[in-house]
Amino acid sequence: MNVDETAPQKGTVTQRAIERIKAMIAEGRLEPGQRLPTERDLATQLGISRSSMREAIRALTVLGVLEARHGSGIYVTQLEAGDLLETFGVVADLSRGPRLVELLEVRRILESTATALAAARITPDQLAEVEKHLTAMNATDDPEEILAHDLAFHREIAAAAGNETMAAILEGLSSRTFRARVWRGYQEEGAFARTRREHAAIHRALVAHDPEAARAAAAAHVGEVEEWLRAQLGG
Amino acid sequence: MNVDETAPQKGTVTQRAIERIKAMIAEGRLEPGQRLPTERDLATQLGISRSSMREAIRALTVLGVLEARHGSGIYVTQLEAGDLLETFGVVADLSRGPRLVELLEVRRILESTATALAAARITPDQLAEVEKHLTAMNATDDPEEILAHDLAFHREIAAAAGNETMAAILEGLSSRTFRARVWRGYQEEGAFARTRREHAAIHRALVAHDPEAARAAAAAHVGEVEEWLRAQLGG
DNA sequence: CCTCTGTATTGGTCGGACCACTTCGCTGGT
DNA sequence: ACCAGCGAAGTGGTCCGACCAATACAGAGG
Repeated sequence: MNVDETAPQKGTVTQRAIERIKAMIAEGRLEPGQRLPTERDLATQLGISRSSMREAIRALTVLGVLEARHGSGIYVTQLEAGDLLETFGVVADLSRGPRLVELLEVRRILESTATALAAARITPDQLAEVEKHLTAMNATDDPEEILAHDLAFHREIAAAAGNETMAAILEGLSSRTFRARVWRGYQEEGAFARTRREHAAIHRALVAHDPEAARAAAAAHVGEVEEWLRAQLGG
Repeated sequence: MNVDETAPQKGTVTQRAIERIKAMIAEGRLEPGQRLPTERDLATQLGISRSSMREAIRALTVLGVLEARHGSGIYVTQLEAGDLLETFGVVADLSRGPRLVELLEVRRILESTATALAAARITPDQLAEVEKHLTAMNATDDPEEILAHDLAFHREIAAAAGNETMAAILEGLSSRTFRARVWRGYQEEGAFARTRREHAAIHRALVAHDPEAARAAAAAHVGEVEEWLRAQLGG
């Protein structure tokens, strides 16, 4: 009748180990920043081999839950938004076709709201930082540099919105390779001027602390790219 | 001088293997659904041990990029929104305190937009499905069953919005354990009646195909929980 | 008290062995 | 000719043991 009490036997042992560790963290038995036992000890505790335990640790590492330091030990991350949402970039990097449009639609929704929130909450210091990237972006012709400042421009705004989780998601949706893939074609059509105009409009709304104007400007900004990409796929 | 041409030597070999495979997919050299070489062959090709290759594969498996079938082989997933965003549930499950409020804020933004889109696009069949879960939810007192139908209610609406990516994100933000943790306390205060009223309002807006009413109803619905949770943490 | 050093600890990598499951061709009967 | 059943080959899953590489820490030396 298999009254085996210690082995639920569902899935692979590695998968079970992953769940066990996740559960330990969820239940608070492992605090953020805390150090775990050694791989060898953990393997013994869960009754599995070190190889399997290593796979489980590696999995939780890429998910941003654990962090392995060579020679030191394994630690629980701070479990902050940035740690856990880093994997969001993978989604953006591996999505293609219609999925890209959907991602831009999500970004438009979140970015417009974040920009609206930023308009209401942004501090002079943060605003100065935004302006720094805005002027730097308009002062060069190097596409690489423009892209970098463009990213920073929106990142500062997202940070000013005061929701780290939203900022982390937007960061993932704007990951380097994702933007590079879409931006490349978009900017080749001489969209630089339009982009500058839209960025200026967003900036004006931030200065005026006008949330609705900021929301509209940000939505239009992302929407432009969205429509362009939609047309690319349609034709 | 280390003019080693074949070894960039950045990070662990496993991490490099992960990037290599991700790149192969991003470049289109590996199509969705396609089968990869065996673990042993892949390890040989990349010049690493099978152990390290297995860790890389395991990592990409938990990210929803690859799928390993015992005895058959390793395959690239369809790379659809659901596959890649499954890990989003982990974020919801491991977040606590202020992070939970932020997650609910993101959900409020996306859910309200998704509900508005659904109001404009929902088909009679989809509407019938939504109503099925609405009535079933009101016909029982079992918290578990209510939660299940509640989840399905919102899932159907998200699906009707026509953006799979958004639906997948919302699915993660409503993962079983996440809802269970928050709902438990919320419903204990006799919020059932209020929840039913809010669900009814959302349903009315869908029937009327009124996007703005739907947006408002959904935002209020999530906002109620959000405010309650905010108060819980504040006190 | 500080610095250097060597040793123990710990994660990273490797190779091989065996197990569990799937697949598919072969066998044998109908 | 067809098909059910069997068995070998292939493949992922698990385990073991060894060694490498980076870190941490205690003790020696200044």
